Amino acid sequence: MKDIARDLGVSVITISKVLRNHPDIGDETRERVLTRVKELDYRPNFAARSLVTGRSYLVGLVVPDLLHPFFAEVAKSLSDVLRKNGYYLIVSSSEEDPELEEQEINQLLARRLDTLIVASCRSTVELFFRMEKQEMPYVLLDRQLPGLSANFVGVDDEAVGMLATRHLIEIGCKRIAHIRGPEYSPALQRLEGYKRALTQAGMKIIDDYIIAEAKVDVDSRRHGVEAMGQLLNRKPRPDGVFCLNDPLAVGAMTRALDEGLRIPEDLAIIGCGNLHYDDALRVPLSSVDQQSRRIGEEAARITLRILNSKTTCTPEKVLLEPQLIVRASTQRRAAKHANVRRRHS
Amino acid sequence: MKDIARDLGVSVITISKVLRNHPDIGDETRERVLTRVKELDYRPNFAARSLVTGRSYLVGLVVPDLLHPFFAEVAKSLSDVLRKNGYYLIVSSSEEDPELEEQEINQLLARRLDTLIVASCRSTVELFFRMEKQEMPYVLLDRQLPGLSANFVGVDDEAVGMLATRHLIEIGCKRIAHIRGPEYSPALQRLEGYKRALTQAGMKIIDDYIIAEAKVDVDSRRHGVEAMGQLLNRKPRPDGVFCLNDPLAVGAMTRALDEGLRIPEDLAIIGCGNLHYDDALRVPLSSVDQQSRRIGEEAARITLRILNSKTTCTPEKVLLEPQLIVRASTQRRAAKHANVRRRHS
DNA sequence: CGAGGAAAAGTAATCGATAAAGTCATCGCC
DNA sequence: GGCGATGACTTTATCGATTACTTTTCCTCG
Repeated sequence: MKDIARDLGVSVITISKVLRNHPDIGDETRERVLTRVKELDYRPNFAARSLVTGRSYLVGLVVPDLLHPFFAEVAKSLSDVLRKNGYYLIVSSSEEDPELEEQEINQLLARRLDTLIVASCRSTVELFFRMEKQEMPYVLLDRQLPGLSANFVGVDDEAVGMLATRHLIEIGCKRIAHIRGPEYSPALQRLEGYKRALTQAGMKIIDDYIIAEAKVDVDSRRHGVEAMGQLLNRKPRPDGVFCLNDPLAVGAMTRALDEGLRIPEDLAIIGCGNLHYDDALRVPLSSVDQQSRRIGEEAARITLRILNSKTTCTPEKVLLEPQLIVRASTQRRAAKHANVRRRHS
Repeated sequence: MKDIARDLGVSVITISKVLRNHPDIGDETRERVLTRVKELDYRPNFAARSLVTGRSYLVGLVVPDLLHPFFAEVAKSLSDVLRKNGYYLIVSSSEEDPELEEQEINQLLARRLDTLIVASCRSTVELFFRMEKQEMPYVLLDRQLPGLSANFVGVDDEAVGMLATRHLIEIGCKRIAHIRGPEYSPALQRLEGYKRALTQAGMKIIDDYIIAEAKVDVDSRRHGVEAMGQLLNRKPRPDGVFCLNDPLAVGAMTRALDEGLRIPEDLAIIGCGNLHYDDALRVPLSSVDQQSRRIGEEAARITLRILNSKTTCTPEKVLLEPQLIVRASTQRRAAKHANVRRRHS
């Protein structure tokens, strides 16, 4: 920058202004500067700029597992939108381990990112209070935390549970099981939806039909296999299963098929996530779509809103509507529910 | 930092030294500093540090598509290793568009990343020459560029082609087709391997059986469907297909099944990538494993080597050995080839 | 007893930009 | 013709650390 200034006989600040499109500069000078910048293939130093402006143009993303298609999809749409606005994404996975998640967040905080976007697997809010004290803006993804009024983007999880369970009821399932996850909001609310749908239909909630898995985002297929193993021992055997997410459902399906059951005739299975390979599976998997892409886009929108407003804005909660996607794994007879759609992913 | 120094009656430089474990500082002072740092939950400003040291502790990753399980897996293992060494990953996807890729790389260059890791979809080397001129170290992933002696990590693609094609020959296929990709190294070399295997077995190479797809990493399933559509019109119809990658293979499989063909009886299909869902598909998919995780790990290793050595090091090329994974989509009779393994992903 | 040397802390300069305020023409307008 | 407004740049100070030297202290040893 100094060099350019010297070459052109102007001050560095002039260059700086040209590069930031500051109106102060005359057209002729501007041209000359830009030409020289091109010639030298010069780019301003972000670290220096960041030091003085206090902004890094970096957004952090912490998710349990980048390999999980749901998070990969969120990451992708998030990154697309942010990039168009000059922001980049730093990613980090917590492996669904609260300890590791805390470490990662601490590391990222040290880098003075402009915002942090987190799909947290923690159940305590202490960490987030600290972030608020530091005035580090953040957005929660997919999982809410009790007692925290923060920015949040996710799907209406109770509706997910209801949609899936009602669908199973409508196709004639009498003994509906649920493979649930740990103590975080999506798992709890989907469970709630499951129970509510059963109750509304006048069916009993049977604890034996609810299997809890501790980890559902890493190694999910294996957990699904395991959970289904337990369900198959129940007497009488369930004839429909709503799984917290699709990878679990895939595992469950594998196990059931291996045991010689027919899907959906003997056992209907539905998951959640509507992953891109759902329709290419051994039995194409019915699922509740949770709008992964929209989640990423909305999170990006909120992030940009925060970053563009000078003042701290009031937290925003975005709840997206889930959508039932029926495929072979629950196709016993025509489903009657209104909110149904077929889809090739 | 100033505050801490004032509070403790020492100079800022002392604090700085403590935080970097400089040996200059006495134990007692060190303790006092560390205590105060904990109390205030203080973290040094990366931008400032980066400005003076010239290092950002950031590594850039540019891939065609984060949603593609191969790249997601590479990104994950890469990020895991780097993170343990204090580096973070900035990700960006090029959508398999050379223009966009160039823009992205330019953006990332401006940020003075410590290294750039690129799975390039470009066919020209000009961009990389520029990077060399700027002394920006970089590592190529998966795709090599002609005339560029750069760091590279990938699988032996000719071996991939040979392995897959030989396998099809061994299970008795007589008319073996190939769905190939655009003009970049993995596609070309796999094609080469395919041809070589055919020739070695005394079989003719039939151009009609080679279908080229322009894009193979975004929207691959759709392209697979399309390509298989063309193959099914060939007379006589092929009885075995080697697809450049697994998503293409999934698309191809879908199309073939939709046309009422039996897999593998009427048509055997093999892909490449050994994606995590391969064994849960309508017909579990045979594939050539390209060691995604190892690719990420090796790339990370090279990156760290570059970053830890003061001098510029000589470029390193890592070629990993592919491995044949046989599943139902090619299971006509026992395969006889040595390098075979069954695997649950 | 004083030179020499290690240990512990401090000084000054610098990294590459930006923000805010200051300078100096030029110009229009009553 | 003088005054304020506007346009086009420049000056000065600062962001928060680090590096390369100094300085001070104190201890050892010939």
